[in-house]
Amino acid sequence: MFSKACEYGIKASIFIAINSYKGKLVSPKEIANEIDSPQAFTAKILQDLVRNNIINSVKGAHGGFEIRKEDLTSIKLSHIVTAIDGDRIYNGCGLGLNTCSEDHPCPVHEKFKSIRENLKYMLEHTNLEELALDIKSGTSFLKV
Amino acid sequence: MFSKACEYGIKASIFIAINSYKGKLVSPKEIANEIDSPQAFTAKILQDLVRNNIINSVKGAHGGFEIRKEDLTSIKLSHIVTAIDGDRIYNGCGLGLNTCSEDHPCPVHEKFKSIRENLKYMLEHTNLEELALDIKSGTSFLKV
DNA sequence: TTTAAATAGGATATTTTTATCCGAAATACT
DNA sequence: AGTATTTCGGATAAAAATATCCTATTTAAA
Repeated sequence: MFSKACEYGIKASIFIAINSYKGKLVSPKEIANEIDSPQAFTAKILQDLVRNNIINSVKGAHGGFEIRKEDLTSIKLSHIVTAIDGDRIYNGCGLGLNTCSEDHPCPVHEKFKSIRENLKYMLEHTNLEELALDIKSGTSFLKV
Repeated sequence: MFSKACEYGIKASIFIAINSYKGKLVSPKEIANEIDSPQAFTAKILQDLVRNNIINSVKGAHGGFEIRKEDLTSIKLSHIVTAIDGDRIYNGCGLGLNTCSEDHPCPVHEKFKSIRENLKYMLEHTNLEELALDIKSGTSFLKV
């Protein structure tokens, strides 16, 4: 569904979100530890998220990553996914046709329609805050 | 969503299905041509499908691939997908956790639940015959 | 029985994705 | 100013997925 990079990006964002509540900056090392991902690779993905204005980086000593508190509810999963994986999850054809549309559908185009719409709706309506709260309350988990 | 191999497998199966109506065997070459895929790679995938008893191969001169007519409605997309991609689409965690379940869910486990169920239902209830008929009638397309 | 045509399958190559490494730039603190 | 710490970013490596190549085996037909 998502690339590894995207999975790491989502989990990292959630962990950063949790810490940003407390105004705490976190490092790639802490993040990788907490989400069980390769550190250097995770750092690359964080840079992507910074470039896409999803997370904020503070450079230099005592620096780290954070998310502005006021952004926690406006950042949706869809932002993270499109930042890292592009729009293939929305616009990519289920069978890999370059041209797949209502006019020229692949064999599963109609079958996938509602599934894709549900997925899209979910990604566009799930925000970082709710995901972070579930982790904080122990309702869901970032690793193991 | 699916691997390239799986996409080719699905499209190949549909093309074979169409020809099996007429009792015609088809070669990897014809298939690759019709579904716009690399021939040798497609041949490998056909072997996979044969080993999984989804399609039938006739070896030797004048051989080729076919699907038993009586199987056309009982072969579901899910059979092809699990034969090639395994069960990751069903059981794989959306965020790549090794252990992701009701008891120990990843942050998006609940969010994905209905989507995954819809996908599963669709894959298990879509048969080769209906997909083949749509191609025959020009309702859907295997390439371009 | 030989030949041609076709699938089977191992070995190898290429491409993409994932992951690592290292030096440069930025910044707080002494 | 100097130093330690941290993100940034380019280069490289490793692994996985995709793709190709070549030979063996099978089989229908001459």
